Amino acid sequence: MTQTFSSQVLNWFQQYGRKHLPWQKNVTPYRVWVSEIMLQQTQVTTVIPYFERFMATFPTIQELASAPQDKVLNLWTGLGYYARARNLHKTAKLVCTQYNGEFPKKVHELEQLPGVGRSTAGAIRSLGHSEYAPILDGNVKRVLARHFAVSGWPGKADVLKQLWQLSEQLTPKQDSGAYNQAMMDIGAMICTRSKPLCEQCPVNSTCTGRATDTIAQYPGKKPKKIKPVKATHMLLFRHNHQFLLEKRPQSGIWGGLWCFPQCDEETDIPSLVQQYGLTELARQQLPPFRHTFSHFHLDCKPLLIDVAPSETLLNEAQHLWVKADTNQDLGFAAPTVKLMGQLTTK
DNA sequence: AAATCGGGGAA
DNA sequence: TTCCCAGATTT
Repeated sequence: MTQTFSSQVLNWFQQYGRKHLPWQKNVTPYRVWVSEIMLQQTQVTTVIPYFERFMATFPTIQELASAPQDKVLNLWTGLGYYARARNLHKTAKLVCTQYNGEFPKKVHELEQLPGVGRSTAGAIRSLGHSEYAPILDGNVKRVLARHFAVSGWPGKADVLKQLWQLSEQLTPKQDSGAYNQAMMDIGAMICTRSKPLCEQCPVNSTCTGRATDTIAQYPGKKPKKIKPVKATHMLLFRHNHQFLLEKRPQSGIWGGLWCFPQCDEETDIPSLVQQYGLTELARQQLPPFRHTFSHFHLDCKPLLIDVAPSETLLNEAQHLWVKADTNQDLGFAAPTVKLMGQLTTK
């Protein structure tokens, strides 16, 4: 008699699954939630040090909720997708004020929290509360699409619906947390994007993709489009070994992070210098580089400009003079960190 | 150079 | 409902 899909998966997990990840110790909905948000965008090995630092700084959701946003973004620096850090902070405050610091158990309530969709809600419920809930993260999507030969890109509503349906019907009512963890492990360790290790897969005997040798077709790929190229000048205003940073607006690229002032055209610089109440003394070009986002390339041309500041100061809430090796509780984008690194070694 | 990841928000 | 947006890493 052959076993069910879920029992094969659960048996495999007992032997081979990952059980010692940092968020699998002292399991709480709070720790599961933070790890899930980080794991939405980044692989396990990268997340681990970020998670450890985050938990050391904010052991409880109350401490996260009462922290300044700059400090939260600082701990997120380098992870990318900073809207997730901002949503994380919002949700922490909301859970403290609306739910007395305890995550709700119902999926539909969890889904109302900023940054929490159906899959993350399912993960918090099943892993954090040990209650039944299916999930559908990128790993589970890949395993299911291959196993059941679900064609089409999962970004399409109908494809996503089929995958959710499969996840719902396969997830066992008992031990759904262990099952979900196992499916993510299988996706990450065996049913990998390229070169999957099918011989080691606990459900290889029923896998349609494998039987028809079509695994590479699943899941369907996102239709690709050409990325436009944008250009910007990054202005590194220097005075007394300090540099001028400004805080970006909350929405859009690098929202809430501290960056060097930017402008499109080099000819814009004199008026900017004036706006900031500065006097330009000398100018030097630094090596240009390309930073790529999901939907465009940004060609960055850094200029190191020595200046003398005047008495009239800038908007204090949005501007700051810092040393390049500053370690304040502020969030920076990757190119800012990169440039500041160059400045300290000069 | 290309693929990737879950969710928010605009269209 | 359907697109478009957001970043850094891995392949």
